[in-house]
Amino acid sequence: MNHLARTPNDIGNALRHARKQQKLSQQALATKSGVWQETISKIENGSPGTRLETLFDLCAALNLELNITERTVGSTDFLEDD
Amino acid sequence: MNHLARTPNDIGNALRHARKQQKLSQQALATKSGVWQETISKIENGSPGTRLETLFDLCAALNLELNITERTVGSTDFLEDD
DNA sequence: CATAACTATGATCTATATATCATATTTTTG
DNA sequence: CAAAAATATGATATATAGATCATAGTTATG
Repeated sequence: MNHLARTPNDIGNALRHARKQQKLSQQALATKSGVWQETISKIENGSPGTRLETLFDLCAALNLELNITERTVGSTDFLEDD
Repeated sequence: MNHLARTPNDIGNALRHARKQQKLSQQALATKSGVWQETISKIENGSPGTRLETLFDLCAALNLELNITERTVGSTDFLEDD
């Protein structure tokens, strides 16, 4: 699983995808992460002002991490380049 | 270049590293990205409240993107540099 | 080592994220 | 379909990010 993100919306999609894969409701994730369900809803819908701290709380609860790389060409899913 | 990030501090380090590699001053990056030099300073030093929007403005200016993946084991850097 | 370039700090102001509660809306499922 | 579960919305209050200006430290360099 690798989601490319260049916008808050991409982040929201990636988080929602991971959460569903782990069969957690927003409320269950809220409990795990300490972030409120209402806040998770907004973030999954692409809230641009989401704080890094909050994002990392969610990443930790979902066992995710970020990787910062040079931009690749192409689509939302991972693409290897030379 | 690939920086793993699990904390706002990791993000700050990755951004600073990329900026220096591109031989940009904070002021030059500020001009390119529309984010203020003072703000860039704070972010590079790990400001936890950094907004996603601001992060992505900087990523765009530095030609970076994020990849969201399952957590790996190991250290902050993997793969080569330069 | 002087000074120019760069980075950090600090203040004020406005905008907005998040906590929190309540509830509306949508989706799932028996 | 109806009930239940899940998600979204909306309000209020508090905290803080970022714009902005000024300047203090720090680092680089002729």
